Amino acid sequence: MFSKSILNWYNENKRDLPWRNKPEAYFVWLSEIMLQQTRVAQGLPYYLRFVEEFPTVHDLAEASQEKVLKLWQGLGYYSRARNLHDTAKVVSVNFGGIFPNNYKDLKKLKGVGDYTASAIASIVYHEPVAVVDGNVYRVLSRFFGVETPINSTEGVKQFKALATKMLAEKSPGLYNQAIMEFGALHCKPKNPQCVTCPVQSNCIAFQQNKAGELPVKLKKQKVRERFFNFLVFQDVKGQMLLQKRVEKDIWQHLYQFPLIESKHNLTLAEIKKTALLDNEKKVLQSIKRWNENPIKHVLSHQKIWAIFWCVEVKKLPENIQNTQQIVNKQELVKFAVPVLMEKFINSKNG
DNA sequence: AACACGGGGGC
DNA sequence: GCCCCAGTGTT
Repeated sequence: MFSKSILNWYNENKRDLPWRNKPEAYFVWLSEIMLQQTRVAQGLPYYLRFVEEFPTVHDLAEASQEKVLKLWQGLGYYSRARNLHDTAKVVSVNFGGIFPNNYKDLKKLKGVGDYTASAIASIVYHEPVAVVDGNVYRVLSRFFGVETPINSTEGVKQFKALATKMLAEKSPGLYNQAIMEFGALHCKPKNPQCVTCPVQSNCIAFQQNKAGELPVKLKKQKVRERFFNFLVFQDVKGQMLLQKRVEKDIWQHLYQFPLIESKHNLTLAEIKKTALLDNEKKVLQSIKRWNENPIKHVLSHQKIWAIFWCVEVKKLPENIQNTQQIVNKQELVKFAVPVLMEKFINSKNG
């Protein structure tokens, strides 16, 4: 039978991961949030740093948002970090540090959707609820030869029902982890290991040699192109201007150098004409384009072309906006910045 | 129902 | 260059 085979496979092949040792709600929750749309290999070092820094949900709740975002820097999908922090405060203050102990109440937490609520409820509290993540979609669509697109409304319903039917009710937490681990390590998107598969004899995709065509997924979204011109101000004392991204957009609440977004990347003449204020022109010493060709930075829905302009001035403006800060060059590392910015900063220092 | 939201890695 | 990753929230 399927569930039993998957559980046996898991026993022999599972990775040794820190949150699996002794399932506790705080650690399982933390790991599940971090692993949303994120590979274990990428999330693991972040998990270890968070646990080290915030051993309990109270420690996380009491930290500043700045610190949480700084530790999250580079992991992407930053709303996860903000929701994580909000939820930590709710659990710490309103619930006395105790997480809800069932699917229905877990799902009410910010950043906890169907998948994460199912994962915590089953792994920590042994509630028989099935997880459906990218791995489960792949394993089940292949095993049963289901061609319904996994990102259609019908597909979401169908696969949740199928996953629920296959759930090993006596050990839902172990089974959920087992089918995900099996999908991640064995029934992989590319080059699945069908030859050594424990359930190959009942797998439709294997029988019909179509594992490569499953799961079916609806189209791909279009990517928007954007053109960023960063102004890297620096005065004679090595002080720089930094501003927080507050608008509802990518990288919300992260820091950046003052940015001019335009329909195309600006030329030096255009920068001088439109980007610099009169009082900035008066104290301007030099302005140099740092990268000859725009840097391409690709996000899931956007392609960004970035140019960094190094602007040396005698002094920084004194009346700055409340989203801006004047910082020393050495202090830059304290701020959470997009990876695009981090790469620029590192190359300047190294 | 469709879209926005990051960054890294495999092939 | 394209696809995928222990998905969620908003419109």
